[in-house]
Amino acid sequence: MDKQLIPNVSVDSIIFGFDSVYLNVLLIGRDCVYKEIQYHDWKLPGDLIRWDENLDTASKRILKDLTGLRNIYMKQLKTFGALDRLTRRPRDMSWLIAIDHPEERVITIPYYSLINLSKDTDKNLILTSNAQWFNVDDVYDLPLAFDHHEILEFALKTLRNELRTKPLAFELLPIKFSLSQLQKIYEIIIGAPLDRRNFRKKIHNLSYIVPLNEKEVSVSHRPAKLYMFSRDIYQRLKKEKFDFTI
Amino acid sequence: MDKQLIPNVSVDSIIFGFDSVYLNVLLIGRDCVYKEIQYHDWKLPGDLIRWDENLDTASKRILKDLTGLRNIYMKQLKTFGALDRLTRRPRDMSWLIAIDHPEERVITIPYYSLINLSKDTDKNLILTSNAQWFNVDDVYDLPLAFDHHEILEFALKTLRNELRTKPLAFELLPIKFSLSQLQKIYEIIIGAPLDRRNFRKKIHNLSYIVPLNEKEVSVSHRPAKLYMFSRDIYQRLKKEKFDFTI
DNA sequence: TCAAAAGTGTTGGCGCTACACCCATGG
DNA sequence: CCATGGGTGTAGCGCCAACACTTTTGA
Repeated sequence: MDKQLIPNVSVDSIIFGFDSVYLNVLLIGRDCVYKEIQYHDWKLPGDLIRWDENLDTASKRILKDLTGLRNIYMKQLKTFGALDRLTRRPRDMSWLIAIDHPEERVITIPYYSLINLSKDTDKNLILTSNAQWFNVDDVYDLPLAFDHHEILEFALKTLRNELRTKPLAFELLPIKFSLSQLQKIYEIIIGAPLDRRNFRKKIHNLSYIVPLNEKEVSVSHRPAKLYMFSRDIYQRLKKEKFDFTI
Repeated sequence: MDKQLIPNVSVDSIIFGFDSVYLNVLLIGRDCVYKEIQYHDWKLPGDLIRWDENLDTASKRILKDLTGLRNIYMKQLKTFGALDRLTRRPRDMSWLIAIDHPEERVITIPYYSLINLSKDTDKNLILTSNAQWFNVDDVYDLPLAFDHHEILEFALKTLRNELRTKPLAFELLPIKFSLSQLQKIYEIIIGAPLDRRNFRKKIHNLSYIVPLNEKEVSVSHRPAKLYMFSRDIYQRLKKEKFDFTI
């Protein structure tokens, strides 16, 4: 095993990708053999961390190695360290031996990140050959390694929660966007339809979503007005609220 | 160093104690010497975890060793693993050497817990000699080891947040309590006064805070009606809401 | 009878929900 | 001129904040 790695601490990445229609998650295909039977299953991308890197640096490294992306929103989740998390399933254990992973206990710190699969800037997204996107609703039926179902479920719950309370949606939008695009993100991630008029009313009351003097072009219907998210205004407002609220 | 401990993973405990007037936190006194100067400072209680214990088991072990208490509300916070968290301050480093701690990198998983210092059942609380309670507002002025100020601040923020959204307050109350007692907890932890009439109205609308046919006795003012928290009703309601809300 | 805390209702504003029709554009 | 999505307003309800006086007890 690589001596530069801390043998007991890993980072796992839950990389959510939004493709304008579905919410997806990136998984790594894995072949393993146990008692002479061959299995194919999936795991979250992850790695042991190095002695000389921070936790979030490790998480960014994994994301970059896997997708070529940098500067992506990323958030630490709770740490998973159950005693038997690597050994519950015998084939996981034999896989670890096969890849020369130390057979010691490993606790893992998951991070989730959020990327837009249809943004122009992400068209040059490069995936390693064994990586694949899955609609999050389909993952329940897949065999996943270790406690990765549990981790993924926690990540999804957290993502849905944070979407309601933090300006996460804008991570998934181009700089200029229409209110319909914004609404669609909320509907897909939360998983429920929203009333258009009420949604727009609410948005219009938010000073940090600023209307532009621009419209969509060459769409075969009435072109939508474009908006942008002002992180400055948002931060200022948040600070004021935080200071003045009980 | 004890071979039963994982050298790179520790648990720290933020133990909040409520004494009916203040919110306090338990810290451990520490003597260290650096360049022949002697320092006294404070740290959060914590320890490396053992190979054969879960993270939350470790956290419970620390709490029990320190206070004799079990079955206390406890919640995992985010993991702190900055590269230089042990070495920022030279005297921390020399202290580690002095206590024969491995000088390797350690990431720590903090847990906070919440106990009531005036409950009868906790009167037999036993503290180790170097442990001491501090009003949380006073800790800013204390010298703390490592990144413990940062961890404590994060814990406090989380506690205040969770108090608003989870039935945490009841961890601090006897089974039967008055609405004034309940209100006081909110006021002290959140750190702001609340309107009595509005507070009571809100509580009366919560079906899981059930009025009893009992009053306070031998108080030299009008005795208050007593209430209890029904965790059953709360859980049922929470499940329904979660299922039915968008 | 006093001190100390318990207990109690109303009003105005604000935000949420539900709901249906016209508008601008490209093909 | 048609198909497609963009854009708009109102009414009812519930929640929240602000606010002051009476009641019950022990000393």
